[in-house]
Amino acid sequence: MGRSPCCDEIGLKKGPWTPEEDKVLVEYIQKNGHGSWRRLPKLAGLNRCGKSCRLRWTNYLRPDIKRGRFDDEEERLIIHLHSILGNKWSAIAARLPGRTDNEIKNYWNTHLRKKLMQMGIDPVTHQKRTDLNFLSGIPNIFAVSGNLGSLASSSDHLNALRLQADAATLARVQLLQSLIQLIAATSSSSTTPALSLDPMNHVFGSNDQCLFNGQLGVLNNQDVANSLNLGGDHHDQKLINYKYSDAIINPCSSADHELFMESTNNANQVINCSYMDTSAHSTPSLVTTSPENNLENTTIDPTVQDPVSCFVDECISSSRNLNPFGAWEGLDLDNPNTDLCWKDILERIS
DNA sequence: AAGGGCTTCAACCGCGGGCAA
DNA sequence: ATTGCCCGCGGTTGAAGCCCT
Repeated sequence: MGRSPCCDEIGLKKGPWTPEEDKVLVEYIQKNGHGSWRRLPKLAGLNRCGKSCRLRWTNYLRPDIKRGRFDDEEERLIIHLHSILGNKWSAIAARLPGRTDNEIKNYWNTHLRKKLMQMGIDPVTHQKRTDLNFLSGIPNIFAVSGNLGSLASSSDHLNALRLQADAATLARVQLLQSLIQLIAATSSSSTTPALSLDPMNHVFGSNDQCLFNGQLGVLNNQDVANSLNLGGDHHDQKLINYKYSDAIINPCSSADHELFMESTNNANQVINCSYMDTSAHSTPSLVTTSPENNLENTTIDPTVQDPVSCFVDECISSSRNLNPFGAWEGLDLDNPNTDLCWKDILERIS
């Protein structure tokens, strides 16, 4: 339906607020409350429209507003929430005490969006960028991770180190995901389910992975986190609750299906789920030694599983329980003398 | 020092939902 | 069912400050 703008009255002031105007507005609201915003300017003696007053109050003058730079935890929370809620700035702001939607929106557009893009993550989908330029961008990702420390002031040193570690981990996860996708594309049958390692959630929370490997019959919206045996700390639990509280989750009722939460549909606040028929895939795998699979176009020997393939297999099977990165444990990819190292993975990808 | 480009963020704009008459 | 008012939201703008050459 809409309506004509409230600010179309001739003579009303626009633009930046003066300290005097701020004082008048604050004193009036503290004394009387804001009541009807439309009537407030006249009652308070301000030559502004009600909308301008409301905006000034909610975004700047409100006493509970937390000013100053976003800390590391707030930053990660915003990214998490944005991955679920999309550009629902008010919903995101509701979960960050003292922060306004406007402030979060600005911070997203000026800082976080760029940061994610630098890390090779699409800020809209929160997925790894899937264009073919990704592989050529890997050196940049490592460069970003290496430069973060030098950008930080001494007081930010710990945060910088953490970010640096996060970025390095992200680069590794992305590298591995590329490998899995490559192998899946060349060796899997059309019925093989897709798998998302979701690098964002690996980076930004130690126990968040379980979100993407949800269990059967526990998808009761906000109770889902309590229903899963997460074993996470309070912070992670909180994030998980955030993650589900505004999402509509399609229930999965069949005991023969296992749920993989792959991504979010930000526009509709619906978490997209894919279901794998576990009754038909008791030991599902993207890489298989089964002779009927078409491996002709790959360099993989169909009769022997090399370390890379074994590792991918292990990743996939462990990703289906509550420790999706279990395959990483005990792995020393940086050591060229081990069965499997980064060199092997890079060679496979190239 | 100057000025052009870039970044930041407060403020504005217009739309749509909720609600009452 | 329709209309109009109010509010809140998300997208956009533009002034101010910063940075680089």
